[in-house]
Parts: sequence; structure tokens; C-alpha cells
Amino acid sequence: MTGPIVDGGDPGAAAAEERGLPRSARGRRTRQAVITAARAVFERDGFLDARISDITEEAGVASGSFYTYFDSKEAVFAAVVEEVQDQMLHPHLAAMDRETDIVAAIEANNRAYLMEYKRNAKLMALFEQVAQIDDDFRTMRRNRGYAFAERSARTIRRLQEEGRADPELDPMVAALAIGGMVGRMAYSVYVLGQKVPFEKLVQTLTRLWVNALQLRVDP
Amino acid sequence: MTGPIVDGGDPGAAAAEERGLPRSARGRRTRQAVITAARAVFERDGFLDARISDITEEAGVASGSFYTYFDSKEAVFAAVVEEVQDQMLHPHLAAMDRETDIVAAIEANNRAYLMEYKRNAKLMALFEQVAQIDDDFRTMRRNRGYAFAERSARTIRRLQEEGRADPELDPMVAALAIGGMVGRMAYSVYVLGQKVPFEKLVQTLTRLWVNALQLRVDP
Amino acid sequence: MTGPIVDGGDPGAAAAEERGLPRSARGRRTRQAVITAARAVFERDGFLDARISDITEEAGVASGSFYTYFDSKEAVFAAVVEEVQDQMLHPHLAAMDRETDIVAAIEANNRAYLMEYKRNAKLMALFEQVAQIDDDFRTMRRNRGYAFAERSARTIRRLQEEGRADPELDPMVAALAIGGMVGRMAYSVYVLGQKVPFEKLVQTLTRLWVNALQLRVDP
Amino acid sequence: MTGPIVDGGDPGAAAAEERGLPRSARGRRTRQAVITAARAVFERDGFLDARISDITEEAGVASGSFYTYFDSKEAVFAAVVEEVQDQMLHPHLAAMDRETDIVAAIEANNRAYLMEYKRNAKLMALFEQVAQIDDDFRTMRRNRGYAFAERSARTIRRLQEEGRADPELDPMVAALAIGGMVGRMAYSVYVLGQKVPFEKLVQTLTRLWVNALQLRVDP
DNA sequence: CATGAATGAGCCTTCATTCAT
DNA sequence: GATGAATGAAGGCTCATTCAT
Repeated sequence: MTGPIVDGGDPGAAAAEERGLPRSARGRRTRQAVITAARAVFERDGFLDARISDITEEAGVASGSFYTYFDSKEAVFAAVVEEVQDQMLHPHLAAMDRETDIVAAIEANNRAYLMEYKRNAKLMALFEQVAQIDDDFRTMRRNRGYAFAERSARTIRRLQEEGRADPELDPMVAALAIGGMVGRMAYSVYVLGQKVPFEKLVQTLTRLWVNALQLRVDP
Repeated sequence: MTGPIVDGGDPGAAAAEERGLPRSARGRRTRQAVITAARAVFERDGFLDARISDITEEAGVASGSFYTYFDSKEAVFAAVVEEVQDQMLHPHLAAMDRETDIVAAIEANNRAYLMEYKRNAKLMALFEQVAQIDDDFRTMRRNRGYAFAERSARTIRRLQEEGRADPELDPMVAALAIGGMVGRMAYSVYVLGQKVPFEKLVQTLTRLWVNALQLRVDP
Repeated sequence: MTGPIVDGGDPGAAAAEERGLPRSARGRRTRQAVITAARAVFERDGFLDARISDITEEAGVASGSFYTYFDSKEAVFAAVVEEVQDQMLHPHLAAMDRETDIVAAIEANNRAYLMEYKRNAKLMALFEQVAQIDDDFRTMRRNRGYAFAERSARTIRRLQEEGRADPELDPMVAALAIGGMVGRMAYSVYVLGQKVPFEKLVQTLTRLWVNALQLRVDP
Repeated sequence: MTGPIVDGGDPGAAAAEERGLPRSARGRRTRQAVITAARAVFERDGFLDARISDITEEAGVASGSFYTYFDSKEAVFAAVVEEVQDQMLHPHLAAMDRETDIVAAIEANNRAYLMEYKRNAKLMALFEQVAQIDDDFRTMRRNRGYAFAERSARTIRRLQEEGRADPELDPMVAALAIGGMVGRMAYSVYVLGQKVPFEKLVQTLTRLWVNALQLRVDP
């Protein structure tokens, strides 16, 4: 194990990890092929069981070419992550104005999140694995999770001030807990294979969420 | 990676995995030393980074002696798990009679769970890691989780029938979700290091839990 | 390139470089076989062209066994050096009392040195090569050379005081220079293959030496 | 390792080793840039640790361009050597007529030699290293050394005939030995770092030299 | 049973050299 | 000619597993 997978707090600067971006178009193509292959191999075999040679074989390049662009398996993984940033999902409570139908908003939120999660289940499983293996990725992920939780917490606080949410709750802890609940259910169902129909999942999580915060639709 | 870590659904039969229990007292002592050392090394270095030789060194036995008792790293891990079965915690809703103060029961439940989790944080981190690495352990753990969830689900169903819990909720999905919420918060706080004071954690989770199920203390 | 070949100033402590001395007799035998093989391979192929696998093959052991005893090629080399310490020759002027026939003593000295050098020519060539490749060995060797030169310098100083040697000469510089002259001639003849008959070599060097210091047999 | 570095006895024909001299001005410039860079890198990192890519990087050209002009690292080294032929120093006794003040001539000789050696210490260290690594360069160097020694030997013989030098000495062996003495001292001081002030070095070596040959200023 | 050395498969990594653009 | 990416042979090193003592 070598360098950090990602720069903890600054997801955009992951490039520092790599051996230099290609100058030629051909180089860009090869680098991309390696990243794409890496993702496929990681999703197929897991991070641990993926060998560099599997990746280069999948990419159709010589084994040495890997090192033209990356220092280590961690480094390609970072590049893969950079590509799928947006798919590093975190359930959260969007900001909302007074007119929004909160319940509908939460349901829409959950539906979108779960749909994406399901669609990217392999990737999600990969993230879960790497978070248990690589400290840097774990940290990056945790930081992102906190950022999302903070946004949710702000919304909760506002709802409390408006008398529309249980005032006894600590907003940040509640946000983390509820986000965690949704996230883990997605994992249980779409990674571990717990059988729950999609709609029932959406409905139940939404209801639990609304209940948990004691949300009132209108002030 | 070789044999399965545990026999999925039957936690008691894990011994089948090992090379036969020692008959002599000396043998029993050596085997025990290896297991104890394995736990220490796993907690210290993680499952992945632990080498067989680290374990035997920690145990103060020759490296070859390992194979007198175990086939693989997975096999010792199974033995470690067998020893700490009771510490494979799962948050759940205990069965309760009509007279029980539900809120107090849930709070006591959470408090006990979180305390144990905190006390065994290293072990919990280990379990989390191995679950991402070894399919058999993952399955075993999932099965245990389901078993606990089923118990909770039964309680929820009864509370619904008694009009003391939100009748709209699917009991099993709700049980899984709420259990997941508590479990993941414990992980966030005691493994990832998210700073939340113990009491606030207990109170918030309990309240979220009570709210989520819309529990009413008395029918 | 990894660790230092030898501990610069303390030639006896080279063992620190190795991975642990064998506890069993068998281990000692294997370690010895590796060292012996290493010497043979080094003398045959040179340090640079010697592969670890050549050494283990020559020793008749598995490639991995090398690492049971040594960390690197440098480390075995250090072990080889330790074994042949005494053969790290340095020409020098032995201490001598007033009665000694100085010229005869120098001749005997040179004869012995050149004989040993010739006998160990392959080893000498190896030392010469490694000194150009490895800083630590180079330093160790230089230090030994200085130590020998200092002894010679002391003798020269005494001879000067007794009026038996050119008083104009700086004893240490002269010692280094004359030692270097003899050492390099040995190298030229027995490593580079410059053709000079043994006796002529002994006689000429002795005479040059005696002349250079303007030695007088009797005070 | 591939082709010979130099053509043993014929230092002028080294060009044969290269891929053909460039005709265009651009080509000539590139080739020169590579040679200059190679020298810098060799002096900085040593021959062994210098990678082709280090050289091209230093030269500011593409790695592939190297092979337009040279076949191998040995080949550029040969080109570097060709450029600094004159700096392949060898201490020697210049031819001299009867009127020359021999001692003054030797001193001037030594001074010039040591000055140049000091100025080119990095290059000298490089030569010393490569001589231990590459047979062809070693041979070339030895041949040059012999040629210089032969010249010195001729002078010694004449001095012997004139009764101005020790008639007992074999001229060639003496020439080699004394040349070696001076050469090695220069190495000790300016490469290995043995601390000797420049003037003391010149004086001591000159005196040793004069003594060794038993030179008499006037017949 | 215990010991600890021996084994060798397996994967990583470097870098000289080639070659398409 | 110049470029710089692609290639793959070559060797290093680790460590799970075996086995003679």
C-alpha cells in the first residue's frame, strides 16, 4: 500500500496523485482506457482481488503502461472516484422554502437516491469495500457525508424554528442518523440483497423519516 | 482467500472449519494462545494487514504451529468470532409485555448497545472490515442481523395491533431501517470518530426511534 | 539499492544488516551456503551482474530462502566481507625495532602482500568494483586504508627521528602515497593483467619504497 | 549492457559506436545537447544510476530522440569521453633534454596534473566508476595509461643511461608504479576526500618521486 | 505436538527500446 | 528529425504453506 487514494478534503485535486497527465491525444485515450478498465475490474472483482495486470489486460494495454499514468492501484482508484464523484451519493434533506410540501420533497429525495444507488450498486459496493481498506478514501467519504449532514441539519434547524419539526432533537445528530438509516438500507437491499420492493422501500423510509423528525406539513 | 470463515446460518458449527480440536492440554493451550493473539493482531492491524507470522509471533509460538489448528487466516478469524459471539451486537427492540414502559426500554436498549459498541470499538471496526472482504462472514453477519430484525419486527407488529405504533409501517422494513440507523451511528461515532457525547447520542437515537415508530407509551 | 553494506567505522558490526541469525544448525548451514555461493557468483559475474536468483541457484536453495537471511544483495555482500576481513589487504610499513633490517622487512611485507593479492585477485577485483558502487563499503574501505596508513606513518616518523628516513617528507602523506603505489600496482598486474613477473614486481616496489623514503639500513 | 564503450586502442574512432552523425544543424544541436546533458547527469548521479530518461530530460529532448544518436548509455558515455579526451589525465614524466631542471619539471608536472584532477574531480570519479563497470572503457583507459607509462619509461631509461637515475630500477615497472602513486593520491584526496593541502600534496609527491628514482639534478 | 527453515507461486515495478504520429 | 507513449522482458520480494527434525 502506498500513497493516499484521495486528498481528504479536496476531492477536486486528486490529480496530484497521478504520474502526470498525458500530453498527446493518444495518451489521453490510453489513460482513459485504463480508468475505464479499472472501474470494470474493481466492480467485478473488488478492489482487493484486482491485480494491476487484470486492469491493463482489460484495457488492452501493456502492463507497463499502467505506470505511465498511475503509481498504484490506489491512484487509479482515485481517478475512478474522480470520474464518478456525482455518484458518491449521500441521502440528505434538501433546503426548502415554506411552500414546499415537505413530505413530497423527502419522498422525491429518497426515490432519487435509491434509484441511483440501485443503478450503481456495484460501485456502491466497491466504495464500501475500499472505505474499509484505505484510510484516505474513508476520510474523504466521511467528510463528504458530514458536509451533506450539515446541510440537512440546517434545514432541520429551520423547520424546528418554524415549529414544524420535533424541537427536542439535536439537528446534526438527527441528520447523521437519518441519513445513515437511508444509506444503510440502500446498502442492505442493493448490495447485500435483502429483498424489499422498491416502492415499499421508498414509502417506508419516507414515513420513518417524517415520523422521526415529527414533521408537520403546514406550520 | 480459501475456505469460508463461518457456516452462514449456524454460528455454533464454525468449528467444522478448523483442523480438529486438540486433545492434549498443551494443544488446547496453544490453540487458545493463537486465537487470543489473532484477535489482538486483527484489532491492531486489521484483518488484511495481519500476517500469519504476526499472529504466531504475538502468540509466542512457531509459525508452523498455526497450521496445527487452523487452515487459514479466515479460520482463526472464525474462531475469534466464535469466542466473541455475544459481542456481535445488533440493535433491536426487545420483546415486551403490556406493562413495560416502551420508551424506557428502548433507551435502556440503546444505552446498553452503544456502551458495548464503544467498549469493543476495535472489534466492531474489524467486523466491518472483514464483512467487506469475506463473503462468508458477511453472510453470517447479515443473517444474524435479519434474525434480530425479525424479533424487532414481531414486537413492532404487536405494538401496531395494540394501536401503540404507526400502523402504516411495514414492520420488517422498519425494524431493519431503525436497527441500521442505530448501528451506523455507533460506527460513525466510535469507529470513524464523529464527535457526539454519549448521552446526547443515546437520547437522540431513542427519540428518533420512538418518533419513527410513533410509539405511544400507553394504549 | 537499499541499506548500507557495512557500518562505516565498525567493521565487526555488519551483522546488524542481516535479518536475524539462524537458530538451528540447519539454518546456519543454509546461511553459510548462501554466503559461499554469493562470493562465488560475485567473483564470477561481478556484483552488478549477480542476480539474487543466481546466488540461490548456486547455493542450491529456493529463491525465497535468500530473504530469510539477507535483505538485499548489499547485505550478503557485507556478510561475504565479514568472512574475508583479513583478506582486505592494505600495504603498510610494519612497526619495527632498531635491529630490524628495514629493507628486508619491507621486501617481506611486499612479498606477502602481493602473494595474497594474487591469490585473491578475483576478490580484490570485486572489492574494487563494489567500492565504486556502494558508498558504505567505500567508506569502510577508506577507513581501513587510513588506519593502515596511520600505522605506517608512525613508523616513518620514528625512522625520521632516528635519522634513517628523509626528514622532509610528511609521514602521513608519504604513507598514503607509498601504500597507494603498491596497492595500485597489485591491481594493475593481478586484476588488469599488466604483465610483470612476480619477483621483478617485488624487487622494484621494494626499491622504489626504500628510495622514496631514503631509508638507511643503519643509523 | 550492450556494445563496447570505446574502441580499445584507437580513441579517435569511437564515433563508430554511434548511429551516424547528424547532417542537419538541428540534428547536430540535439546530439550535442544530449552529450552535454549526459555528462552532467553522469557526474551528478554516476553512470549506474543515470537513466536514459534522466539524460533526455536534462537535455530537454524527447526520450526517443536519444536513440537517433546513440545505441545505449555506453555509447553516449563514449561520446562524452571523446569530448573530454584531454581530461583523461595520466601522470607521467615528460621527455626532457639535458638542460632541464628535472625536479622543477616533475613538480610542474605534478602541479598541473593535480590541478586538473581537482578541477575535474567529478569526471575523474565517473571514469573510476565506469572503469569498474565497463570492460571496454577499462581497456581503453589501461591502454592510455600504458602509453603514458611507456613515455615515462623511455625518459627514465635515458636518465639511467646518463647516470642520473637509479640504474637498478626496471624503467617500465617504475614508471607504472610512480604514475599509479600520483594517480591514486589524486583520487584519495579529490574523490574520496582525504584532507591534504594542495601544496603539501605537490611537494610530497614530487619529493617521493625524485627520491624513488634517485634522481640527480646534474650528471 | 512444536519448531522454524525451506519453498516457490504470484504480483509488482522499472526502464531500455521501439514505433506511430 | 522529434515526440512521447507503448511495450514487455527481467528481477525483485513477500508470505502462505509445507515438512524435516
